Amino acid sequence: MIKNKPHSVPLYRQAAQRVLARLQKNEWQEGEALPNEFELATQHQVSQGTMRKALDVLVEEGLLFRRQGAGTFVAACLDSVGEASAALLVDSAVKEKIRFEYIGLAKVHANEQMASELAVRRGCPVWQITRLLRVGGSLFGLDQAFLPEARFPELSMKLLRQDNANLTRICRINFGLYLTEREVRYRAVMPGIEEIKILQADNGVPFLERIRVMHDTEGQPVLCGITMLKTNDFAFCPYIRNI
Amino acid sequence: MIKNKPHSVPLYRQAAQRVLARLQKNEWQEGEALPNEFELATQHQVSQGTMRKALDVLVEEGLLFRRQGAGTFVAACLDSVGEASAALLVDSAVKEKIRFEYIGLAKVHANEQMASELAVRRGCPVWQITRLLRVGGSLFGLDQAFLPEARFPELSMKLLRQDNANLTRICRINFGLYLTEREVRYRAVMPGIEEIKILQADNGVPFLERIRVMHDTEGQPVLCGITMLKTNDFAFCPYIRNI
DNA sequence: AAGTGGTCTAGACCACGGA
DNA sequence: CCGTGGTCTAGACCACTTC
Repeated sequence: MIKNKPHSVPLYRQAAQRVLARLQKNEWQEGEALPNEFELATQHQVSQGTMRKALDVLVEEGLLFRRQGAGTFVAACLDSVGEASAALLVDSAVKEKIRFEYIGLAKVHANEQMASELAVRRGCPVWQITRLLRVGGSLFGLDQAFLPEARFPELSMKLLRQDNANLTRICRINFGLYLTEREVRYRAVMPGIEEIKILQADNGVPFLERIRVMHDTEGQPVLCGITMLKTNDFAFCPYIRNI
Repeated sequence: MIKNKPHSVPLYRQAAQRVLARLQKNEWQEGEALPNEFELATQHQVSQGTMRKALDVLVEEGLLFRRQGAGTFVAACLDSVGEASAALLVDSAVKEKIRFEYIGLAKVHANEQMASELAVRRGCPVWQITRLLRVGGSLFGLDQAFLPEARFPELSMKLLRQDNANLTRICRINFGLYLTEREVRYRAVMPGIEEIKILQADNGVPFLERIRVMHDTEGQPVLCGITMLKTNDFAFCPYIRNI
């Protein structure tokens, strides 16, 4: 492409933005292949190398994945809770995926903390989505996600029940939002009476609290999740880095 | 470079390996600039683009950093504990770096867990390095790192006292080892009597336990750290992703 | 065999940092 | 101003997947 504008934003980032825009319009479904690199390059008037670098950005962000010789595909949406795994403590080698189960939706008012996390005013309406976490067959924790109601006016129990409230997918498919994790915080806390009851915990057993904040591609906070985990039998493994 | 070998390993990875070898020989000091990309490319008989990709790998691993217009530099060694920050709970925006203070070295025998984490036999001699963690002025936690004695025969209190036991730096400078974090696990636990005493904790207050395993560039486990954190006033933030 | 991602080159130009 | 990293191109070839 012949340059005709000041390169304040590199071409490959502009190209990445344009491909992202097409993704947000659901031009391709989950798992579907994009046009090949040369085709995309031609469509967006850049060289293959530049388009490749643009796709690198989207692959890095987890939106796309590649298979050599086969193509570039739209990645499946993993719910941020579901990406992690749990390790049985008796033998650290045994890892299991964490699964979740949608159990409730409520409209509440933002308390001080949520107002600060989500950059809204205190008292603003926010959705509160409650899910149970399981590992193997046993109850592992409780996750509560908060989203500003203003950005998700059409959220409903029906929408959440489809796909078992995979929030990442719902944000992508229904609202054109691609979420990335910006910050995580961990604490050890003693559970409240409510949590003890829901999670069938013994008295005096501490819980792992995990707070995560997710942003959209513009850097605006969109989701804040508070997860309470019963780490008697399993530890929480946010990632395992392969060699 | 004219190709003359089967490309089982891409050229840019070969180049990265060779630059890594030079780093391991301490050819350049921490903070020092490497030769520029063209110079390095010439030295290793590849094009600038390929050398750039090789350096990308090392930058990605945190071994090097770049400053546009200035050069490519050897990164400072951050101890894996020190990389994280802590957030004051009253206002999640306030972040502070965690600092550590070396307090002890002992030679112990690997228990079942350490044997499994470090891939050594049970009872093998391992170093146990103890450090206190502080945030602001207050005591925040206790870190115990375990390393197989066989790989670090010359470890000594004197060595650890220099540089306040920055294990990443010691491994790099004194043993030519570049460590990367492979796995992390979190749990909430009640502290033992020892830990309560050392960390001046109140009774009945839970602790955040963080276990990390570090590998060398060959993928062998080298270090296992167990960190106990008092998360009454501060939460533990492993990272904050910038936009 | 055809089509895809993955690597590599040589050469060009841009944007930033420091003297 | 020069030297550095950062971007971009056009064209080539390799390695893998799919048919």
